[in-house]
Amino acid sequence: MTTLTAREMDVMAVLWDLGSATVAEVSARLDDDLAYTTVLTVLRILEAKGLVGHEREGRAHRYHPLLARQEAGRSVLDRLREKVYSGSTEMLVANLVSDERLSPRTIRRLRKLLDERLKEEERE
Amino acid sequence: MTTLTAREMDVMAVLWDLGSATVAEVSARLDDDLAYTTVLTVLRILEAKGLVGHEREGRAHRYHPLLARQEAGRSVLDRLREKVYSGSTEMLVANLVSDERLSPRTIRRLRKLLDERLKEEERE
DNA sequence: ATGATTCTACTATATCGTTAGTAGATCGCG
DNA sequence: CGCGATCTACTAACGATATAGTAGAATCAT
Repeated sequence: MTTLTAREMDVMAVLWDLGSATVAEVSARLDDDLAYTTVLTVLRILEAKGLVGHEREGRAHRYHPLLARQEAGRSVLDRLREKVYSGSTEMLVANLVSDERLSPRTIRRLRKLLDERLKEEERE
Repeated sequence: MTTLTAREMDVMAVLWDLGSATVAEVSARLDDDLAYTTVLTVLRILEAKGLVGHEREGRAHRYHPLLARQEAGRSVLDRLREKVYSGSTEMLVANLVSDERLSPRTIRRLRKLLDERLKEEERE
């Protein structure tokens, strides 16, 4: 299982957004102001877990994600559905869309997403 | 913030499903076979965090959730959207419905959910 | 070339999470 | 009543997480 800790997820988020990044770049993007070496340590832990890789870039290392957003998200969603929503995707989505901040436009787009998924289903 | 650890979530899941439970009842429902005292400890930690309460029931304590499913779920979803899906609800839902296991029936129900949400929106 | 800077590697440490044992209270039953 | 079972309270301890310091290599700038 791929379980990211809070801080690991912060760091992965930067790598996902940038595609790849050096320690300094990750550091600059993080909300919290951590010591340079702290960020480095987190990256090395992620590497030990096989979730990021790196290649040399001049004096520094450039890290890149080996774990995709989708995989990480899926594992959190699976667990969330199972434990928090008793296995019900509907309950999960209901909770998600009950968010007042969702604009009608977003809701319409989500609906379209489902429509497309249904069409795919029929085609098979 | 309400961040549940993995084990805390397991225990909360039981309380949410049963409404309330004693240590023995939680213990019996957990997937892993933990020592009685281990379960008790987790419940006491949850209580210290204000996430469960308890009342005396004979010799034992009956625990009940003070944190609702929805709140717990929301905080995980918020973080997930933010960190893993760059703030995009659409990307999150797309990933969720790309799950092959979703039946057309479920997808239709999800769509209905969104429709209802849209109607509500218009009524205001 | 040499001093300042930047970077990795290694080490350190406090706190948290996870698991469980022991002591002692309480209760039910014969 | 007294024994065994059950339960809570307290304590323990290990591993993981989170944070960061120090040493030393590499590099840049003058």
